Amino acid sequence: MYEEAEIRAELELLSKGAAEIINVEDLVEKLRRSRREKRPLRVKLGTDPSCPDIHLGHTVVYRKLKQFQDLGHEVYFLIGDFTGRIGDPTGRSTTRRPLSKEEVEANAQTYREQIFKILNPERTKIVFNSQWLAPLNFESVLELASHYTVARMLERDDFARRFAEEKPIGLHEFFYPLMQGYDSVALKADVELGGTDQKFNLLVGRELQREYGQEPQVAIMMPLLVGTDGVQKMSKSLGNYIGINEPPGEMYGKVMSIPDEVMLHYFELTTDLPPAEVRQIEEGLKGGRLHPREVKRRLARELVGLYHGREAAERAEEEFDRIFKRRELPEEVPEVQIRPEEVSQQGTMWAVRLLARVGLAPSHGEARRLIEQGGVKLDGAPLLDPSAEVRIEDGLILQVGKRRFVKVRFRP
RNA sequence: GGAGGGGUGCCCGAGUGGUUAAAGGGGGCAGACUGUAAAUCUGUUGCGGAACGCUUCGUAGGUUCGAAUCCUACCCCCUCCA
Repeated sequence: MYEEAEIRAELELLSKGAAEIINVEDLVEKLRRSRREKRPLRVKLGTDPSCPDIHLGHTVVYRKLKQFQDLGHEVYFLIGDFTGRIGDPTGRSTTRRPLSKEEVEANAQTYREQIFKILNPERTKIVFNSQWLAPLNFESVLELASHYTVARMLERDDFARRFAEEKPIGLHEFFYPLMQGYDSVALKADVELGGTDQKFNLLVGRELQREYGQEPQVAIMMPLLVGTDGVQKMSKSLGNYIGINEPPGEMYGKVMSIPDEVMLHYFELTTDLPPAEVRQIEEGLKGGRLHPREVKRRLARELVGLYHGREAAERAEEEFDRIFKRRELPEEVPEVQIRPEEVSQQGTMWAVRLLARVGLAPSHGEARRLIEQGGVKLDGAPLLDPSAEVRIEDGLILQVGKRRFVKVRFRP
């Protein structure tokens, strides 16, 4: 009975934040058995080998993996090098250039460096699916394909839609779910994690394991995190992501830029805050007891703290306040050296050229525009005349917008 | 194998001989306001020291006073029938 209570607690932890678990009874059974036989569960997560920049969206699933590890289970972090070698399943993303062995290895290294900010290295095995997919011969492939039907493939949402719209579906695309499912067979996975968009693929894994005489894995789907735009899912290609390797200040600022409405999702999916506390914040916001800005500051602090440490988080906050609340200079301003021969005999430089020269504008046209729109300040004073000649002095501060600064270095 | 549709600025997308550096939207940037790099509103968004000029509408030629728009060839993408 005591054991059952513990399992209940484990289940509660593992279900936290999950969008769906298929199915809960299987998970309970596996947890129970793992305990009795003192055998850790094999928890699988598959990932794309081409884009190793980890952002907060990825961490939603990684944090869940970490919870499994904390309960003593083993994580199989699968890098889909074989899948990636062939191409992209759902992609308009044009034909992808196959990655070389070296590139895959380099990306894997990058993954290692990043995921171990979250995962426990001792309970993580990094595996590559080319290991078992590459040696399959045509016969085995046909065998694999025979375990699934076209009708069932067409159940997949995007296949169904494309079929209905008479959009092309490459035959090989049918193999992606099969390959991913076969990964589960090869790994004898007990549990597979993924975003809600992975539901179909995770279920194919269950099916194939059954066909190959294994106990089907439990599929745990985590919600997709929306990006900083507050609308679309976080992804690198949409440019709405917050990378976990980004400098503290950048990370803090990006978090502050998410729309207020999605703050709670971030708390729930990307931090360690217990659900009760998240609820408390939610009610505080509703009742007007908590100011949205303060809540978001806390979120930014939490996240920067998670990846850079408490101290860095506090510094990032101070810096943010300095620049955006008090409109002061940042602690460190990038410096650009100007050579004496670049200035006129009067020791001046055309403002437009100066901006382009120090990298605050990509072209003279852009520089001119920024000045005309009142976006440029020299030592804190607005510069409105695009034809102005600026006296170049060592230590001169140029500012564009609220957050871009350059200090001029000049020794005549 | 046959028939047809299409390639336009960062992205989507309108434009079928001149007032088109190219509508509209998205995104980006800047300003105002503020409660934050939220929200909202406004402006701006090829390059050049710039009331002028240059480059851009898949590529290369051609017609024309004038081409994103017409012609020729080529490249690429897509759909349907088989």
